[in-house]
Amino acid sequence: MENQQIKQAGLKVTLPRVKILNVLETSELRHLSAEDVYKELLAAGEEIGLATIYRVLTQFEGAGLVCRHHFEGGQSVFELNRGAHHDHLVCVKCGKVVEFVSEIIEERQRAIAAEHGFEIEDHSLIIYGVCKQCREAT
Amino acid sequence: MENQQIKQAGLKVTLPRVKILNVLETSELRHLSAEDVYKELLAAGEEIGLATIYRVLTQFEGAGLVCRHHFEGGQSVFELNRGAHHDHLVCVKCGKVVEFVSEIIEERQRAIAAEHGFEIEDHSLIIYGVCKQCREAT
DNA sequence: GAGGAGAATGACAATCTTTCGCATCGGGTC
DNA sequence: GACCCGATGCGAAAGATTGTCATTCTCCTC
Repeated sequence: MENQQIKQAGLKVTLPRVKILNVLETSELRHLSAEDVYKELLAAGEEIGLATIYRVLTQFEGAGLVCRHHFEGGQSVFELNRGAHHDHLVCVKCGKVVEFVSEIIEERQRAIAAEHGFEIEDHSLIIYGVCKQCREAT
Repeated sequence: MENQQIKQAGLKVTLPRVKILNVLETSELRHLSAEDVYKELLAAGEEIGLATIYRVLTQFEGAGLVCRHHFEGGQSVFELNRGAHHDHLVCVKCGKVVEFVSEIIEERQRAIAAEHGFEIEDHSLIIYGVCKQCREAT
């Protein structure tokens, strides 16, 4: 139930928050921009303001419910935080996103940060390329 | 000489292009936003339009003279392409940027892309953290 | 279950970054 | 030195995001 997650995150349970979390949980796309969430809700006949989406997503991010990524293209995209950190492969033709994890890379990152005296807060690894389908479609 | 580089990149040698390239080469910061370049030129008493900076930087990027990065904070930053690819460590407190290269990570990325059928076009690895000075300043 | 304090929302305006349109200007060529 | 076409500068425009503020909703209290 969405209500529990929102409450546990220390946020008041309100209708917009529940709706937004619901979209994130049920949408086919795992990576949605604020605009995407807005459109899905409008399409579902819900009344909501775009500003609210931005505010709620930012709160969700602060509460650790979602992760924000800066893919190319100017918009931020949000994804439900399912616990497991991962990085992204993005197809520059069709926008498809593939998630992956590499413990080797994670480990090297920690070592590099340590070498330079940094305490890691976060990191972002995005590989841009062309997926198989798009290459074959040429 | 800047003129040579611009010419070799297949671009007409114009005053604004030379000035912008000069800023990129001589600024203490290696990573500048369009706005940063604009301010440096204004401070130097040069007349230039912000739109031109954006246009020229985009052309430079296309010509391979500069690289564009999307650090957090909404703005793109540009850096002179000195030939060697590298990734970035960014301090979230003071904005300091450290460059690094890890052949192990590069190799893993290629392997991961191949596993998923992607042909890499580009990639972006940014580690956000707090640098030593900022931690000690607390 | 009703009432009330304070936070959350929605509509709209404002901001910020980046791009566009168009008249003018400049660079390279003859 | 004149000419052509691309390059520039300006202001306006676009797109994403945030701020303002009156109204509405949640949750707590009784």
